[in-house]
Amino acid sequence: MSWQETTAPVGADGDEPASAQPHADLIKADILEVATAVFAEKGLNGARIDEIAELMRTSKRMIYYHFGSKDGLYRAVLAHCYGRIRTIESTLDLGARSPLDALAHLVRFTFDYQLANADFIRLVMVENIHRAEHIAQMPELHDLNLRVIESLRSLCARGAADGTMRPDMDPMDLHMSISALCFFNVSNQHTFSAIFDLDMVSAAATAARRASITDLILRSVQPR
Amino acid sequence: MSWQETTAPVGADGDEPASAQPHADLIKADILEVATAVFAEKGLNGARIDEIAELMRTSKRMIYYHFGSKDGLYRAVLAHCYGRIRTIESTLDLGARSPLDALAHLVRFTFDYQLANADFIRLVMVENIHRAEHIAQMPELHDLNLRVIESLRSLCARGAADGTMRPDMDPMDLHMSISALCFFNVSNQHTFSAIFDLDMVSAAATAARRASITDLILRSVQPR
Amino acid sequence: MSWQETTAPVGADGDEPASAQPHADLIKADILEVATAVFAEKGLNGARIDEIAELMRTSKRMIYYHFGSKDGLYRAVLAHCYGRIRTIESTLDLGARSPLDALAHLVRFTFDYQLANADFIRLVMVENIHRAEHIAQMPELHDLNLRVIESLRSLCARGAADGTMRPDMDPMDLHMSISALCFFNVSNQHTFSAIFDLDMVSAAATAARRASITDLILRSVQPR
Amino acid sequence: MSWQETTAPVGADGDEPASAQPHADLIKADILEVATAVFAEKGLNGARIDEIAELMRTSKRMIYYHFGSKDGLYRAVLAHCYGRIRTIESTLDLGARSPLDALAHLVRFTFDYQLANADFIRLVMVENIHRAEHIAQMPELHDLNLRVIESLRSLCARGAADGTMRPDMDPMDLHMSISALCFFNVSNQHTFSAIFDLDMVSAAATAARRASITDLILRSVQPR
DNA sequence: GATGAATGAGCTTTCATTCAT
DNA sequence: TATGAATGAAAGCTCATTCAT
Repeated sequence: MSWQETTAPVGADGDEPASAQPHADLIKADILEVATAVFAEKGLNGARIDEIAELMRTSKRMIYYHFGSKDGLYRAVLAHCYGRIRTIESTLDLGARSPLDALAHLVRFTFDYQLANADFIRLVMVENIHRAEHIAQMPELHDLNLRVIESLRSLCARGAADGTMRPDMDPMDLHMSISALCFFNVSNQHTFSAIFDLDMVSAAATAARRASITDLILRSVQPR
Repeated sequence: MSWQETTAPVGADGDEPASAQPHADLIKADILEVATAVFAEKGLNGARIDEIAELMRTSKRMIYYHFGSKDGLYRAVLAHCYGRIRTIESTLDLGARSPLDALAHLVRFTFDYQLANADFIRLVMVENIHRAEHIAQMPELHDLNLRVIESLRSLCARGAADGTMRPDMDPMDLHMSISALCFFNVSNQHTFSAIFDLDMVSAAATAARRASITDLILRSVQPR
Repeated sequence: MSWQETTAPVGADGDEPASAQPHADLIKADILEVATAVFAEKGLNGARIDEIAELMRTSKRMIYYHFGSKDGLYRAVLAHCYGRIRTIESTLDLGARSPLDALAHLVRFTFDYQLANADFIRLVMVENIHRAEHIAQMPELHDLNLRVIESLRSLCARGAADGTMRPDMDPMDLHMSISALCFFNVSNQHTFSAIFDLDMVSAAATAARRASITDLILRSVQPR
Repeated sequence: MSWQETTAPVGADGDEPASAQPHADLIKADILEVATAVFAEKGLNGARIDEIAELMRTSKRMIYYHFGSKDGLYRAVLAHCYGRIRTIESTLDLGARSPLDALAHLVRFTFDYQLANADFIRLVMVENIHRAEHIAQMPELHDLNLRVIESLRSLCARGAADGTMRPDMDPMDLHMSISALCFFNVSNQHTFSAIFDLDMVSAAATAARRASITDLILRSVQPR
């Protein structure tokens, strides 16, 4: 934990002010990209620092110079991925649509984003296998994810106000349902496909499931 | 794959006829129990053969004698866990209840079972990280899981017939929704708890989520 | 500190009952012997596990199997060396001689033993550079070294009683003086030789110094 | 030995004429001060160039610029420390006192100086672990330390002449005894304290030991 | 002079697996 | 059957040193 006895920077844990060394930042970004793929593919234990280094121009030593340890690199990868989804999520302008429309939009966006970013999904799975012990030490992620809850809260309020939604919706519960349905579609596709001899990733299957989930969520929020 | 250079049994891939050595079977069962816990706790790469051996009276040599390799042991663990859920699931007598009642019963059972068997959930996560490459080589699991689909199909048919359910339900899609909602509750509890500073395992939270999921599913199958 | 997650024995920290595996004990003894020489020669940081392994038939891996870590091996070496001097020291029968005679005998023995066991002296130097942090965790050494103090105490009492020694001698202080004079002769021979262009290890120089130290100590305990 | 591939000074091996760059000298002095502490604390192998650089404003590059290598820095540290004790020792005006008084004064000074300069003592220990191979290559230290022998020789001569000291004293032998007793008090305090559960550095213990050593030496030089 | 980035060689340690008894 | 001992390959990590600016 206290390996910071070297001269090295080993930052990248939080948001640093725009660094003065653009080259180093590029290399760090490259390492992060490759590491994301490898950690997502093999997990934390299965990933090899050697493999990550071999996949780029940088030597293994540089990974330790910039990230301090395998765990440090893994944490940086987590922070980067969580940060990216936040940035993108904030571009959704849910307030501009009617409550039900906005909700459908959010569900479809979540579905599409998670399907397109299987690496992120897999990293979250890996982190759950490790009982979230790394994320628990990254407090910068806390408020980051409260934003979506706030969005849902105001959405529910608007829906309750105009009568298009039930008045007793719990935004966190709703978020959980959306997340569960979209997440599972990616996270468990391999065992599902293997056991049911099914193709969950075909365009047709994907479109059908997307519609089904959207319908499921919309039904759940509407008054009877 | 051709590690069978020992003189020993190394079966356990399928269902052998009741072994003539009850002692050996007990040992295998013990190993399996411990290995399940360790693989679920640490994943395939994180699990250590040494640790598994240490947690029992049996030596490491016995693991190799009975299961051939770490992967062989892991496959046996998977087979054992999937087999157990099949056995239990078949005790549900869904046909004795009205369609909606049966469905609610199935959802609650699934929720409770997965919550109570986090080890199994974690193993499925681990297997998905490994892209289900081990399960894909275990054909005995194929038909095993088709049973629940058949149950759902007849349940949907009964519901459609008596008008309590929409006539266009896809049993596989329904199964996916139920699984997703119940699975996620266990699989992602650590990241969710860490990020939202939330207690997902308290009795209150669990009961609420259980009711919410049941309601969600029931609404989704009923005609408007 | 808690690396004991392997199957391995990793004992040798204390006095185990005579082990049932004579072969393994022989190998451990061999490792200990080689490691003693290397740690004494290069210090804890300068010693290389690779070098120790190469100096014998055993592989590097076996060192970890038997001793757990580099530090564990180092501690075992310390315990072994301290244990050996105890065993030998206890063979001195100081009670059978007159006080002054016994004291001279003890001084000459200490001088000879330390000169003949430069490895031990160097290990003590190494341990002092490390501020005795390893020895501090080896409580079994405590009472072990109190024996020589007890010997000196009774010797001083006898000498005070028969008038051959001053009545105000402090055994611990006396032990310190003897140790200092004998230890320094080995510990600092290299810098002394280099700076004064002197040969401290020739038979003549050694004999003279031995006599000088003995005289110094005897003078210090006698009444004026 | 032939690392002088830089374009830089890399002197510091001897006494250079007063440098024209006072700033550079200050930096060198700073480096030396920090390096002394680190080498004394961790030994040659345990010391890290990174750590030394971190403890100052100066970067690692400066260490190599001024001292060429880790070994070069270590040699400079040794030279600096030995040089300092020479300077101070020469301020003792032993000739102004009676022989026994002067000797007592020298003993007490040596005891106090070594106690107050544990860093120096530790460096000498480190150098002895390395068999004085670095000091052996620093000829400037040779005559430096002959001075104290000369002082002792004339002191002994004076004592022999006025009958207060034995006529057969060997100054080198006497120096060795004084050094041994004072050095050991610092060098072995950690193992001694650990093994005998003793506090060797308390003011009381220190004062007692100081008196005891002085008495020991004075007794040894006086005629019976 | 001064600094951050880079590096290669080598270090300690780990782990699935097999052997001897 | 059962166990302690053994192993090779490879993993994570470190460190003195140098380069580019």
